[in-house]
Amino acid sequence: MPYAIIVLPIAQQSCYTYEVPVSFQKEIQIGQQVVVPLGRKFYGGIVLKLSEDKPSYPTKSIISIWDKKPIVSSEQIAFWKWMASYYMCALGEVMTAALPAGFRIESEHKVHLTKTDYIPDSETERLIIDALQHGALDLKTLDESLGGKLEVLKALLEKEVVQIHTQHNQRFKPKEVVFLYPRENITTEEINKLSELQSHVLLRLIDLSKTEKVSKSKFLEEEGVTESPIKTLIKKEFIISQKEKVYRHSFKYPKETKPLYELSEIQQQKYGEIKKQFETHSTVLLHGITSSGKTEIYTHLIAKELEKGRFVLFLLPEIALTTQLAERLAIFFGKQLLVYHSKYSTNERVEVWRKLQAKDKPYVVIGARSAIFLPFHDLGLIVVDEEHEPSFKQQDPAPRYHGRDAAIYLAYLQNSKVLLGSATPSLESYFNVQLGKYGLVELFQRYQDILPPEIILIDSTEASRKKRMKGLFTPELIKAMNETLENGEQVILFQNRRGYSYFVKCENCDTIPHCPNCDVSLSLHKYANTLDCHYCNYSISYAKHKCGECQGEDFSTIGIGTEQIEEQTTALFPNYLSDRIDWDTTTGKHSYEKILSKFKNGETKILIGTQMLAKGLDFDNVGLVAILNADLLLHYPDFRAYERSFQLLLQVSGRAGRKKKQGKVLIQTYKPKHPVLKLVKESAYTPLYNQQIRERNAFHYPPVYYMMKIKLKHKNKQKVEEAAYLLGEDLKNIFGARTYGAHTPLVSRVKNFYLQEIILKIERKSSYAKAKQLTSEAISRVKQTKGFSSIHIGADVDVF
DNA sequence: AGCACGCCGACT
DNA sequence: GTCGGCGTGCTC
Ligand SMILES: [Zn+2]
Ligand SMILES: [Zn+2]
Repeated sequence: MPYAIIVLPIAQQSCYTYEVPVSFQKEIQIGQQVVVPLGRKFYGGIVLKLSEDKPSYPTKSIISIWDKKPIVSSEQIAFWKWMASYYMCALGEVMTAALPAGFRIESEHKVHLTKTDYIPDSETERLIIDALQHGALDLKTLDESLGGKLEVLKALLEKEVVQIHTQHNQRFKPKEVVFLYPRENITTEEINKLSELQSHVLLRLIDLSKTEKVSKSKFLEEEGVTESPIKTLIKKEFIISQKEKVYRHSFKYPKETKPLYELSEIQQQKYGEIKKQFETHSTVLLHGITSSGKTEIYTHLIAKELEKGRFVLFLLPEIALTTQLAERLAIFFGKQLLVYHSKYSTNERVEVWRKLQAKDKPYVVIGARSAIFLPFHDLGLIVVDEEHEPSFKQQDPAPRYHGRDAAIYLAYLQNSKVLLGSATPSLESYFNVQLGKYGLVELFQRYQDILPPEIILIDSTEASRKKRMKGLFTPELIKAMNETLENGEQVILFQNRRGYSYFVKCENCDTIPHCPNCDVSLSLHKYANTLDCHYCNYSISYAKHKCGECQGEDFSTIGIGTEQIEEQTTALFPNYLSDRIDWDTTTGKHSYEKILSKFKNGETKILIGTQMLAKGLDFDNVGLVAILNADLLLHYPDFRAYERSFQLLLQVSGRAGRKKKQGKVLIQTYKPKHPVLKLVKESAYTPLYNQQIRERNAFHYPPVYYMMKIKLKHKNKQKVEEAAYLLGEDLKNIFGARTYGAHTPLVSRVKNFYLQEIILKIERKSSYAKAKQLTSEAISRVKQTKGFSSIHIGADVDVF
């Protein structure tokens, strides 16, 4: 076929058609990565379709086929297309999100000196030629050092004094390891003729080679020998040294695998129910309380699929959780288990991708949401654990997809089953159960006689009025903590706010320092002694800060974050070691694991943290979990605040479940009669669901209604407001009262961009796809309006 | 997304 | 008069 339609990794709605040179026509295939020119740049694009038809416009030619083997399958292309249309973004944006960065092709332009006898015309020419004497230079670097005087370079090009060579490179670099092999049929006589050291080294190598491939570097290190005897042995042809490409794996696999643990009677029964539900539903929700042993059930289901030769994908909401689970499952699945997420090195991600394409054996992949883009070809099961977690939804760069929902579509394409797991299901999933779309299996019995924690609500009002609070600690909490700690048990303190305080205030004039780039107050971080913006990376020294209004140097802190809780804890419990786990303490590569293992082995007695503590962590000596201020969650300005509070509080409480002894959960609040807190105390999911669904229905919120948000942003406040108004009116003409806004969001400016938003709430009985299409058309009308072309307009479908 | 082109204000 | 800002439009 002489023409190819190609998607490029750019945020552009349309794809491009290129001519396929005759020499490539035999080998070109859908899914291959090819190098193509666009404007004056080069990109690596994916072949979507081949065609006989000559387009009406002139075409450029494909420059090269990067890999003969396609890097994506036609099923993946179908998945990408669905995502672009469902989440209202460009196919190129999906491509960027889907492909590991290591596949990306980057072009560099090198300037070479071709004439050595040229006499420069000007000072600039002389400078360029001097610079090129020592070898070719990158065009960009040369351009930067010239300060935009490209004219001179162009003149030199025309005079053929210099030439530009364009080279395309891929970021992925295979890892190469030197392996040592003993030559075959070495006789004892030959060995006896060698020096003592050489014969020792050789015998050791022969021995080791019987069971494994021996890498040179590892051999040198483990045997404590130097290179010289090996060099001699290679020269004497006793050892063959060979460089080979290998897969990297930073994940430490266990030496041996074990058979699966047997399921308990109840687990066995639930396993059967899930299987049964799969006969009639492709998606099943497993509503199982904390410590009910959901993971064991997953493990058996995974093993079953692998036995059948089918692949399994296990999705988790947080990268930090993948390692924990992988360690647990690798005991059973060994090297059939792979880990994949965006914090993995680009090289390793490419290798996981290639391993799946090799199709040599079925794998179970544990990953965060980006793992849905892997080249699966025979997926049997997708497990989405902690399915209620909002972090499954991608936030900023498009595609703003929901990992769980995208996984369900992927399963549909692959003819696979999906198992959603949660102790506190999302209203979305439970709603789908009610509609009969998903199957439901309930597991309310605790595993191995673990007792459910006792949940106690504490009214902070009284202690506060009587001035008996010590910071955020009520006397009841302090008493309970003392008892627990004296018992040799551990304590978890939960406060969903990082930093030292919410903000600071000038003691003299009450002015609150704000971020110069965003419309938010700065948060105090006492440990780093800085005032930070949580929306951009603005950070200033707290010690040196003077009030912008009155130059005052003294500030008081307002609101209490995890850092201050840690300070108060140390003051109240000086004899017990405490630690903190939040966004600020987990930026390092293994910091998260380190903090957790210190707590697990009992080194730390008190662990303070944000919602990071809520997700799937198991501790066995936690006697007390305390939520310092539940009101902070309940008053969060979001329609999901009550649902989220319920989930978070129950998840955090779940950390207090232990064998034999009942754990305790204290919830401090100024509103002990709050209906949600009452339901948390009783762990009553269904009443919460019913009550919330009524509310969502009354106010036209998901899951009863579809909802999407159109976000507008621009550097100019007036401009973005005008555009948003125009779009709002346009949408009102189409959707009437289903349109809400345009309005200014709570945080009206981020990174110097002014923001506006419009919400659309659509009835489930109407076509969501049609609504999106009409919205897209309205957006393009606004973009075509004079003066508004530079306004960024993006859609967030199924907002979180 | 990048990149060039072109139109307007403000400085050597 | 030119430099550089940004708004606009185009890329197969
Ligand atoms: Zn002041
Ligand atoms: Zn900021």
